[in-house]
Amino acid sequence: MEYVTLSFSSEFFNIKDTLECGQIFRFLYYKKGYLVFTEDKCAYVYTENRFTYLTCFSEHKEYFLNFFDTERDYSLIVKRGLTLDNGDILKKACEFGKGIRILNQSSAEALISFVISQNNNIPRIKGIIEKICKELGESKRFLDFDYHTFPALKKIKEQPLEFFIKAGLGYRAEYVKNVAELLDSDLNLKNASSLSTERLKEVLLGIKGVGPKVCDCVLLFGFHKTDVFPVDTWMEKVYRQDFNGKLKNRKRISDWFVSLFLNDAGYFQQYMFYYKRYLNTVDNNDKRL
DNA sequence: TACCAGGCGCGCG
DNA sequence: CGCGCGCATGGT
Repeated sequence: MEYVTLSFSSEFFNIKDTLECGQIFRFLYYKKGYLVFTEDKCAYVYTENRFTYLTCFSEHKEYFLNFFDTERDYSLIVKRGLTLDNGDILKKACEFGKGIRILNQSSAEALISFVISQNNNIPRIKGIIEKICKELGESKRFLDFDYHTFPALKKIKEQPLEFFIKAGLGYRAEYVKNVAELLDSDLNLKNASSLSTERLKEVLLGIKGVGPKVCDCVLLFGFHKTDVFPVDTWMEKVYRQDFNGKLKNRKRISDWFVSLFLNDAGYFQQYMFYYKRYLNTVDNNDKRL
């Protein structure tokens, strides 16, 4: 198979920002940048000297052009964030995270990944997903690297509950098994992207293990619905500390942000989530000095 | 040891 | 409807 390498301006496509902002769990450092895994595919991406370079199998070129949302003009989104008058944090977050692109991930993979993410931390989420891929996925080679694909839904759903427990899923084990069963039967999400945000919400919230936050993440990362605003513990901090908010209920906090940012809500949420966590790691490093 | 992590289901009022 | 609680697991 042949490889192709594409290049983009890195101003609004920085691979570190795009991968480490929390929207995807399957990637690792490799040489000058990262290997990115999605479904059964892989790409090598690095950012250097104002450009981002993307290498993939030539037959996957269109797939990754869409995956990295390359056709969208992110300068307009960032500009809107910079001109909105909502205090400091949004502007700083836009400036800090303007290299982020919201990926067009597989909705099934996003759903399973974010069910795993609930009440969990990112390094552990990555570890669990990696383990599931290693044990159930197909072994493939990309450049000089051997990796495992995201498993077929059929393969996931036929595992006994014990498998998911051993993977470290704890009480989420039955949720994941149930979701795989749903996805591989009546609930076909592949033809669901045409549905409205509202309609998709009803479908997703009907699944056991999917609440408002997981639902919003799947809508944003798996369906590119941007009129949503996932609120987790970090965004709750942003709401209280940076917007001086008084609401307690996360669903209402989310609604409040959506009514404020409308169709940019999803993008701005990612910018602020990434920025807030960055500030936190800086603080923790200071404490250790 | 208690608390936290990209929360959610359930039972109660 | 809203609220409080328990929940598996591993790291600080």
